[in-house]
Amino acid sequence: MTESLDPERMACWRAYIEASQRLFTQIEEDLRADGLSFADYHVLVLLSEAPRQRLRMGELASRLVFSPSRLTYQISAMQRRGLVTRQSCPDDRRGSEAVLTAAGLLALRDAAPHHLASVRTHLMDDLDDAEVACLTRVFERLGRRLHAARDASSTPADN
Amino acid sequence: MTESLDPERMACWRAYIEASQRLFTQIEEDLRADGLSFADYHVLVLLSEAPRQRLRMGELASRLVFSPSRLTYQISAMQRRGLVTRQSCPDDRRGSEAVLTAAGLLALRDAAPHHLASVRTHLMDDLDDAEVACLTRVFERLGRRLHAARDASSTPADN
DNA sequence: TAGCACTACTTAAAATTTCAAAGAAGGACC
DNA sequence: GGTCCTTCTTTGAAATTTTAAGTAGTGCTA
Repeated sequence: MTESLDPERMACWRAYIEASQRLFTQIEEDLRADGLSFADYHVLVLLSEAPRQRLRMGELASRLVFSPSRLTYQISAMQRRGLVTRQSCPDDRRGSEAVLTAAGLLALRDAAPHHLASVRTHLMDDLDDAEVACLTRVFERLGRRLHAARDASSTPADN
Repeated sequence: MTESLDPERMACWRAYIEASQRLFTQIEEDLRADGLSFADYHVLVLLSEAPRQRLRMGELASRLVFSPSRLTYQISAMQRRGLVTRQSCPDDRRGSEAVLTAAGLLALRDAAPHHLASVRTHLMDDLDDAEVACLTRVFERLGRRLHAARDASSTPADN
């Protein structure tokens, strides 16, 4: 396999993939104790922070990095459990918005301390400030770039 | 939401989650051009590096961070496509091993350059050496710790 | 060497995710 | 106002993943 990645970067990539996989698995498992998946939790957080505690489906999908149909399913499931409600959008009748319910907010408030503790113990407590700064810089830059690239590719052409 | 995570670490966590999600999505999408999922590719890599190009199901599952039944499905699917073969283990008849086929090796050789280029362009080309070193250190440590924690929790008790 | 607890893996059914079409509005143009 | 193209979201079927049992085989203990 001709190495198109130098050994340092290859090791970096592998460590990142494996550790991230383990971390996500662990965080999900901890969250399950509060009856939520990570996706559930993430939806609740985003809605709780949004003005009027509601977001358009498209906006939510984009922030969660979910496909539209995955989000439809996700929100339907949360709706069945009473965590969110769906309302059709007043100004654009094609659209609909997910709205946080009181029960949803409650569920978030219940789970948040455990979840944040889980993030601390599994990841953050082991990082010093310099490492936190490095990760933040790297991943914010990466996220911005990938987000921009996706927008560009959905736009007609750049010839 | 009482912040059990200071703002810097919260921002770090969010950036990490979102960028990682976008990155995995992108890498998967690129790999699909060669007819492989990331899981397929990862299996092929691990088998190609193993002695006699074969690994026990359990070992493979542990390295991929897959549940046993997910791996059973994954290997069955790859077997249907001729990328791997399954052989029952000579020394422990409960076990079976996944074995790389010639076609599997070919598929890996075909896909590898594209995949590695994809990792470079989406991630590595944007990182300087210090950042690579930092990520490697952080994620190797994290991976080791989470792996050890999992082993410990599957072991009876520690009283 | 029978009994029992445990390990490795598979299977079956349910839940989730993807993929490929829808449907239902908006908006531009004539 | 009637086409045509695009966007926002949902649907339905297929593929994948999880969850809960099941099947064998191992190996300790008595």
